[in-house]
Amino acid sequence: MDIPKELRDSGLKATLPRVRVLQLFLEGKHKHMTADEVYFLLHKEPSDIGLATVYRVLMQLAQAHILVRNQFESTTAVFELNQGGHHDHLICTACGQMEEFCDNALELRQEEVARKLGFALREHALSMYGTCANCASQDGGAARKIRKH
Amino acid sequence: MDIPKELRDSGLKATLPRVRVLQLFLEGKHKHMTADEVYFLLHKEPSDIGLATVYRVLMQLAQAHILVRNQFESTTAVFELNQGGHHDHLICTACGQMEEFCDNALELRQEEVARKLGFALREHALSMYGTCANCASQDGGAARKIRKH
DNA sequence: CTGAGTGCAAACTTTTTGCAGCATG
DNA sequence: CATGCTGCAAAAAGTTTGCACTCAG
Repeated sequence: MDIPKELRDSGLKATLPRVRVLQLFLEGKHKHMTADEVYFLLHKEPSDIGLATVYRVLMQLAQAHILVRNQFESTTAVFELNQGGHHDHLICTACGQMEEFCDNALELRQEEVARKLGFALREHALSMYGTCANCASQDGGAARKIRKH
Repeated sequence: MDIPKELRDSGLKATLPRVRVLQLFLEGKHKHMTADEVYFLLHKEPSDIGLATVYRVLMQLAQAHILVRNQFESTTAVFELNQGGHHDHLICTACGQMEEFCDNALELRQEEVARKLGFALREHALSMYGTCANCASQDGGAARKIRKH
C-alpha cells in the first residue's frame, strides 16, 4: 500500500516521522504498541525522531482513524491499526498474549442493553483478562515478562 | 456500618485517613472518584492527609476488594465501592453521567467467547459510551463539564 | 516559498517511593 | 511499645507544550 498517499488522503502531510510510524504498524510485527515501543523500534536504525513527535503522530493517526487508541487497564495508552472492523480484546495475564475477537451476539446484546437504559450507543471497549491455553497448561510458573525493553 | 471494623476485618489498621476515605465512598455522594477528587473532598474540612496517602489508601482498599479500580479511557484511575455484584459501565459522553448495569446474557456470552478461544476468563471490563436520553433530547448543545474542580 | 510539522527541552499530570516521626492495637 | 502508617518531598512514568528551525507541497 502507498503510505504517503494514505496519509495525504487523511489530510496529513507525508512527513518522515508519520511514514515511519505508520510503516511500523503496517509491518505487523507488533500489532499493539505504546508510544515508547514505537520510539524504541524507530531508533533501532539511526533516526532523530523525537518522542514528542511520536506522541503527536500517534494522536494524529488516531484522530484520522488510521490507528485506534486503547487504554486497557494500565496508565499507558496502546495503539493498533484500525483495520475496519471493530474488535475487542482478550488478554492473557500470564504471558501478555492478546487475542482479538468480534462476537456479533455480544455486539447486539450491548446495543440492546444501552437502548434499554435510554442511551444511544456510540462506541464501547470490552477487555477480558484471563489465562490462555498455553499458560494454563504450564504449571502457572514463571511467565515471560512483556512490554519491557 | 462500622468502618473501623470493616477495615480491621480486611487486615488494615483503622487509621484516620483510611476511615475518612472509606467514609467518603460510603456516603455515596460521589460513586466514582479519582485520587484527586478524594483528596479535594477530604480537604473541604481541615485535614493534613497527604495526596500520597490517598493513593496508598485507595490502593490498599482496592487490594482488599473494598473498592474497585477502573481505568475507563482516560489516563486517570477512578475508584468506586465494591458492592458485591460485578457490573459494567455505560457513560454519557455529553454530560458524564454514568449508568451501572449487569446483564447476564452479556456475562454468559463473554464466558463462552473466552472458552472458545481457549482462555480461562478471570475478569473483564466493559465500558460503553454514548448519549443518554436526557442529552439526546437537548439539541446536542453545551453539556456541563464534569470531573473538574 | 510558506505554513504545517519537527526536535528539543521543559512543563505538566498522575502515581510511586524514601524516610523520619507518629499512633494504633 | 513495636510495627505499621503517615506526611512531606522528591522521583518516576507518561504525556503535552513552547519555540525556533526545517521541509513537503
